[in-house]
Amino acid sequence: METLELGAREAELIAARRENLAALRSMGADPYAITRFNVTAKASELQRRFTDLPAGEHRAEHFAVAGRVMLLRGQGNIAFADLWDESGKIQLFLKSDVVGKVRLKAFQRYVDRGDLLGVQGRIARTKLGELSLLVEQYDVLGKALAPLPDKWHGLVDVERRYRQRYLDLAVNPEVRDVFLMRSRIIAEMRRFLEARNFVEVETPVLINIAGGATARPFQTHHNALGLDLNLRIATELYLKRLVVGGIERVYEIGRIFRNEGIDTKHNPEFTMMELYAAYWSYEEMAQFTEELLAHLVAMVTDGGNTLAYGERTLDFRRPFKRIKYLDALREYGGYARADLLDVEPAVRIAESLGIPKPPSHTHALDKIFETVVEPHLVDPTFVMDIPVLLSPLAKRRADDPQLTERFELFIANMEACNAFSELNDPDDQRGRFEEQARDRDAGDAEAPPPDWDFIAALEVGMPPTAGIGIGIDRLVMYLTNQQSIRDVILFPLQRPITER
RNA sequence: GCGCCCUUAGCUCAGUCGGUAGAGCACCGGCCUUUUAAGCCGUGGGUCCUGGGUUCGAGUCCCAGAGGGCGCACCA
Repeated sequence: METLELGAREAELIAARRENLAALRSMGADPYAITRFNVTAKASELQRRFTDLPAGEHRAEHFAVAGRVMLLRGQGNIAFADLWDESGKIQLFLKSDVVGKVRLKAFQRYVDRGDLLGVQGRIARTKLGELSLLVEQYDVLGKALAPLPDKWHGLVDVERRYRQRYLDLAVNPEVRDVFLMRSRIIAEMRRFLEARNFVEVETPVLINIAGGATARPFQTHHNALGLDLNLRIATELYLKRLVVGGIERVYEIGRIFRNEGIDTKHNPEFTMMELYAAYWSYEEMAQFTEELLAHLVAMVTDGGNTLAYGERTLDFRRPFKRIKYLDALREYGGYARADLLDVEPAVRIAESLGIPKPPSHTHALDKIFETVVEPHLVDPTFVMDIPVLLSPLAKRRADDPQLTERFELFIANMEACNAFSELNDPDDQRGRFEEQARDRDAGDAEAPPPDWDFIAALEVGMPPTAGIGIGIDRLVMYLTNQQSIRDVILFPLQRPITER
């Protein structure tokens, strides 16, 4: 990208900081020459450890803390600064009789807001009660040449927050907290699965046939092989191949890509956890899902079982609510089974709901459900026994072959999980692939082409298996109370800035 | 892809009916020995997103474009 031209004011702000950098260098304190700093304490650790230190007193112990200078004040013969590290904030207290007159002056003249600082000193509490590091020695460990956003408002401009996430993270601690929590959630999920003997694997991202879901793939090309490839839209078909191979409990937390629109609930690349357990049915999977989610809710709420999400409170007490797919449509829409499972009446209902000419029975039924039922599903709710025509990879119910052993878990009107007893009958699977191939030929760009090798795998024999997909980004949205998926993805897709 | 809204100083934002571009913070200079966004005084700082148009005159009105937000469509 071309360097954007700077306004006169901005150039002046940067020049002032460059002068301070030059001054530090001439003092033999080149910030960029330093390669290490021995940190002995984190800010929050000190805050915790010295809660009882009375105002006006100090302790003999020395600590070394490093972080970014976020506020500077009291520019007399005394100086205060707020130093933020990853854990939190500690005030720096510089007095000329402790740090030295020359060093204090240099601090006041050459240290700018935003600089990275390593400090050493004793711990003290000021007269006004603020825990502080009484600085004896400081080093500028990295110079901030660019001026930081407003100290009070922080960085507000949404576009810049996403494009320059480093700034967002540096000045908005609550944003950093969300992403640190995202990391903890995923780590905890891995521990939870590890404890239950699940094996984590990685399957291909670049694939020939993008199956396992209905979505448009991103297309790419391998030069050496002269091969057109797609980015995966799901991990499902590869993970089930592994179950065939004898990995009985397997999962992948991976990025998947769907070439669709962008809004507060969708990003073109997102993270999905898909998991398969041999010898489980969707019943065991539903129970497992409750345990996992309740566990994560307890983690983020210190043992609680509800989540504040926007204006609402979500109840994660087990067992979660359950409703059968067809019962939900009858309850909320008054529709009978035959109205939904036959094409013509389903299309008529869809049209009566204002859905513009549904291209297929599948689409019509999906839209009816979305319009009629989804708005009611606030607390975590399992929607059970979804029709086979919406479920090309799920096993039919033995007592009702038009339905499958499949559930979707809805939370706050969003689909959070999709799970089923996996279809392991190769002949039935072949038939459904052929059905999708007909849809594809009829112009449905989202219907995947058949993956014949997957059929070959099923012919080797797959045990009865249950699988689930959980959208990690949405899960993190609930657990961190974020209303936009972009606020749980570090670098959400943005258009590039063209030359101005 | 469609509709509505937004884009003004480094940051956060005002800008009336079309009449010479504003504030707070930051920066810079000076003074100050306990600050918490936050002592006091002073100086400087603008591609009003871009390009056209209307007008004696456009930040303001019109057209086109760029980027963003929200909603719809698609999807999870």
